[in-house]
Formats: sequence, structure tokens, C-alpha cells
Amino acid sequence: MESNKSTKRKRVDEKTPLQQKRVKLLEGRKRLPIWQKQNEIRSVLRDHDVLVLSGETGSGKSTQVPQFILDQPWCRGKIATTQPRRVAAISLARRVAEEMGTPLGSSSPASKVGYSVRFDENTSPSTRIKYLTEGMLLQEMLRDATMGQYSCVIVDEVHERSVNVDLILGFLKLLLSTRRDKPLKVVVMSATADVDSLRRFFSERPTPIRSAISTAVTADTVETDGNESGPESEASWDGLSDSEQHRAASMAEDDRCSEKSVAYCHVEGRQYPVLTRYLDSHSDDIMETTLHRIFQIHCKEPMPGDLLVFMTGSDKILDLQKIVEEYAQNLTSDFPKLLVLPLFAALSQAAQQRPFQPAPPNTRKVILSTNIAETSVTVPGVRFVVDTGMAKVKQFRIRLGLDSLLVKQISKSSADQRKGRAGREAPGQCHRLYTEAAYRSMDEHDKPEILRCDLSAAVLTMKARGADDVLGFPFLTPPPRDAMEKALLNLLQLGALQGTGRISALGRKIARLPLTPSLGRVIIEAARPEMDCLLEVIDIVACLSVESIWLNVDTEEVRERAQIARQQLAKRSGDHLTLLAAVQAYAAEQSDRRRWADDHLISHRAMQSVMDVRKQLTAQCKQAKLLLRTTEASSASDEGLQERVLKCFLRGFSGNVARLCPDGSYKTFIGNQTVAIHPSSVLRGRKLEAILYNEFVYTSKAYGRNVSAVQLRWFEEVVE
DNA sequence: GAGCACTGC
Repeated sequence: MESNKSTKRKRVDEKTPLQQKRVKLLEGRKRLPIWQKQNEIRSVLRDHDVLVLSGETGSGKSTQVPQFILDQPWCRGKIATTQPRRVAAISLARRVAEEMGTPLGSSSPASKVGYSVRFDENTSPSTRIKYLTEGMLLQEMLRDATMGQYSCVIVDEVHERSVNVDLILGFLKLLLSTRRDKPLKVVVMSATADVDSLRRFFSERPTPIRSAISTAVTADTVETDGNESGPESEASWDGLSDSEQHRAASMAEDDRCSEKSVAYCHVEGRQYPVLTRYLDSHSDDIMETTLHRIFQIHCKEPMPGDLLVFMTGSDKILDLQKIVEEYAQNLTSDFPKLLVLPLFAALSQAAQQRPFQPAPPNTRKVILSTNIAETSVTVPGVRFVVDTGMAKVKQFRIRLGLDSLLVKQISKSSADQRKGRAGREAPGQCHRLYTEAAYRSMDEHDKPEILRCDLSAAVLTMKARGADDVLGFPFLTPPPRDAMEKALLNLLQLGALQGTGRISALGRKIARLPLTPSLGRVIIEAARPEMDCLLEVIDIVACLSVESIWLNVDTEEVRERAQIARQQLAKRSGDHLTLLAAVQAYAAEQSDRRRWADDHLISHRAMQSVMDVRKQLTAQCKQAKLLLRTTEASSASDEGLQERVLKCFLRGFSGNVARLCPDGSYKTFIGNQTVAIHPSSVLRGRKLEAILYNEFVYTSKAYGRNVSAVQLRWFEEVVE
């Protein structure tokens, strides 16, 4: 009692716990490297429109820069800070709210700090600082392409170069010269020193775009609805040259725009020194070398200090885990124990948490990880990094129209990022399992995603936000012209563009949906009265837009169980209707959905995201007045329904149809390429008149994934 | 009879 009273008195004399906490937080902020730069940042932004700010991790730029500029006279509106990942947006907002002593998001109408990510909008009417994912900012631009509510847009982690960040940078560049009523300031933050291209990008005068962004928000009603589809030939069409003529014509007007002033500032990171080791000569057996190095470090280096090993994929990780564990059993008892922990995105949530838990006494953790540990998560306790120098990279091949996942050498900046993971808490070591010459020969940076992917979605994103002349869009790295033309033709074929190249009313509807243009087109098709299968198609599309719902099965015994469980759900027509059956059964399960998922060897996590997407799509379709029925048809085995559902998919994926040839192989209608049914399909090994597939992937050979049987006459009906 | 690096609306 007595001691309680005395502490109470003490607190009254000094500060309340809340105030004490804020003082402590402020002390922490003052120790951040960026704190010293706050006056410079404020003054530079008074005089310039754009600030390029480079700084390594730990400089505090993501949390402090918005706070530094919040009370500036030019900053009357909101400040947006974009992040590539949802977790980062949420945790940064939480941190900044704490530092400012304001409640977070919608918890109070007075809250000044909030965040916005998919499925979770947490803001208040008083929100001034908003952290949001790049995708969310682009989504907001559908309502207001001028970003009118913001005085400042901070684009963080630009060095990661997602397609979305490239689009945002392009839009911001255009807005800097077109938004005159409410001035806009832009802060571009990047970890790497490759800031020259960013500075040049914002300094150069933009090539004017046909329809200015500020007048972009055209009403959907202006255009006629329907399936306007332009010429289907491969030849060039009017839209392109038209836009280019216009571009030339509006050059003169743009001469009046002043060039934008761009400032640059660098802030040091907080990083301990990391000793780098290379191989003397190239290793032919990287698994062997990795294994050897792990034990070398473990036996020579003192505790504590965990090991983080960067590898290419889950297969190699699980292989190496087995071998390391076998060898570790032979260690004599005078060495610490080894705990091997795999880390990759496909692991269950629980398994992904294990590297974050402290190791038992006298035990060293060895985390075998994919690129997930390079940017997405930070594993504590790591002092040794082993870098194999390789990663799996997705590459879209324009000519073939397919994705391939290839093991490739990483870039210098990726290697440096991996190295940095050893010096977060103490001095560390980075063991590069390649030669120093190999390091020097690496590309400086990874190829930006916009050079590696199908551009259909990006092109539709631009057009739906008023950037009509996509070939004239200001890209930090312009994609090749043939990739752009391929995307334009694909959108034209989907009916998302008119023959002139302008976006159609249908295209605007597709652009609002959080889906690829093809999947969006399927949704629109399903809402047509004669199709009448929107709810069913939403279920299937939701599955196709998330990670696979089928769990990986690695042992023989589990594989048999999985086959029996999946046979119960399997539909003869193929994977699309099988997915529908799975979602309907999961949704009907009232008592224990997790157990149902486990019993059917279906990923519960994936099913939860399916349900989230399903809810979001249903709500959006209602809003767009697309929904026709409120209850699903009774059964997925209704043949008329099956036919209608598959016809909808044909409309969105008409390029992904192959027919059976006399030699037993399948050949695509367009391009006459051989495609095999993916072994994960319920149709594997079957011979059918024709197949439709959602994804064309190249691994050991060309596979179609998510396959259904279709009839040739349907194809003719749908594609005309 | 094969595989799925990682994000995001």
C-alpha cells in the first residue's frame, strides 16, 4: 500500500506514464540519423517541388519525414506515404500515431494518423498522415485522378520498382505540371544510391499526354456500354497514331510549363559493419558449398549469432534442411546445437513464425530462406549471412505470352541488401558463395518489374486514370514498344478499349475490379442476363486471384489422402468447377472450417483470403449494379450452369484454348504451340476435344494450369 | 507425373 502511494505521488510530481512514454519516444526519434536533417528537408521542400531522398534502412525516413513537414505552411492537405507491402503500411502508421500521441485511424474522429490497405481502411475525418499501399493510392485515383486531397505524396521504397510504383511516379510527374489550383510536393525515397535517374526523371519536362490528368475523371455514362471491340487484326490501328499526333500538337502548350525543381538529400543509415567473404574460385556444387560453409561458421564462430542462408526456392530449402539436420546429429557435444528453420511464403503462418522465436539455450538457428527475408521480413538475431547469389525470377515472354520462373543470378543491390541483413543488431559477416569477380560482373540493379510482366493491367490502369496516350506515358524505365502493343491488343480483344484506343465503359468497369483484366472481363460476362452465373464465377475468380488453395503434399501417404479428399470435390469438367465446389462446400461448413480445410488438404489461409476477395467482389458488383441473383444456383453439377460458367471464362481467356491433336498432344488455337495439362489438374492425363486454361507456365515444359474441358463450338460462339 | 521467388488492388 505504502509503496503504491509513493509511486503515485512521484508520478504527479513528474509526468504521467503517457507523457513519460512520449518523452522516451522523442529521445529515440532524436537519435535517428534523419533527425539532424529535418531543417534541411523543410527548407528544401519550401523551395522545390520534388525531393529525392536516399537513405539506408534504419535512418528513420519512413516515420519521420511526414512528421517533419506536417506543420509546414504549404502543407494544408493530407500527406500520403506509399508502401509496397501491407504490413509496412500498418506498422508505420501505428508507430507514427504513437510518436505523435494521437489515436490510430478510425478509433477516434480526432485521429491524425491512419492507414489504408486492402480489406482494411483505418482513417478518420481528421487524418493528416496516411500510410497506404501503392495499389490503394492507385485505387483512390479512380475517384480523383488529381490526388486533390493531398498536399504531399511521399513514395517510399522506390528502389523495389514494383509496377505500381512506376505508375505512381509517372502520374506524379504529370500532376506536377497539370495540378495548378492546389500545389503538390513529391518526396521520393529510395535505399540505393541510384538517384541520378530519379532526379533526371523529375527534372525533365514531361511529354504531354493526350488528355490531361486533371480533366481525366470522365463520367462512365458518356460512353455507350456494350462489347465495343475494334479491329482484331495484328496491324496497327488508329488509336496509336492519333495519340501521337495529338502529343505533337500539345507540345507547344507545354512550353509554358516551367521545368520542375528537384532537390536531393542523402541520409546515413544505421548499420553495423559487415565483413564480406568471397569464394576463391567458382563452385559447381552450390548445395555442397552451402552445407560446408554452414558448418564452418557454426563450428568456428562464437555464440550468439544466428545464420541466414539465402536460397532459390522451397524445394532446395527442404532438401538442404534434411542434409544439415543429418550432419548436425554427428556434431560432438562440445559444439552448440543447430536448429534448422525453413522460411518461405508458402509455409503456414505458424511455421513462418518459428524463425522469430528465440532459440533454446546453447542452440544456433540456421534459417534457410528465399528472397522473403531480403525485404519482406527481418529475422532478429542474425549475424551471419550465407548468400548463394541466386534467386528465382518471374519473366513474362511477350512473344509466347507466357510466364516462366527461372533461377537467375541476383544483382549487386540485391546482394548488398542480403549482406545488410547480417548487420542489423551487431557487427556481422556475409559469406558470398561466389567470387569477387562474379560480384563485380553482376547487374547493378534488378530488372524493374515493368520490363518483366504482362502490361495489360498497367495499360488499363493508365487509361482508366486519364493517361490515354500510354506510349507517351512518362516511364522511369520505358517498357519495349512491342510489349505495350501486345497489351493494347489484348485489352482491345477483351473489349476494354474502343477501336480508337480509348477506354470503353466496359474497360472502366474492369479497371475498378481488383483483378487482372482477363479475370475482370470474366466477371462482366457472367453478369449478362443470358449467362446468369455471377455468384458462381465470383467464387472461382476469387480462387484464381489468390495463392493456390491446394496444400502441397510431400509424402506418399499424404498424397493418397489428398487424392481421396480431392476426388470428392473434383468435377468432371475440370478445375474451374472443382474450385467452385470447394468454395461452396467451405462456405456451407458452419461448425469448423479449419478442420474441414485440414481434412480436405486445403489451405485454410488461402480459403480465408478467398472469402475476403469473394466478399469484396460481391460488394463491388452490387455497387456497379452487376449482381442479378442473391443466392447461388443449387448445385455446381448443373450442366447448363457449367456450360455458362466456362463460356464466361472463354470470353476472358480466348487465347488460352488448345485442341487435341492426332498425336495426343494439345496445341493452342493461336500460335499452334504445344501445351500440356499441368499435373496438378483434375484433368491430368485426360484426352478431351479442347481445353481452356487460366495460366500458361513454362517449367520443365509448357503447361496450362487450372484447366477445364470445353467444346469447340462454344469457342466459336463466344469469340465470334 | 510435376512444382510454387515475392508483393498488391
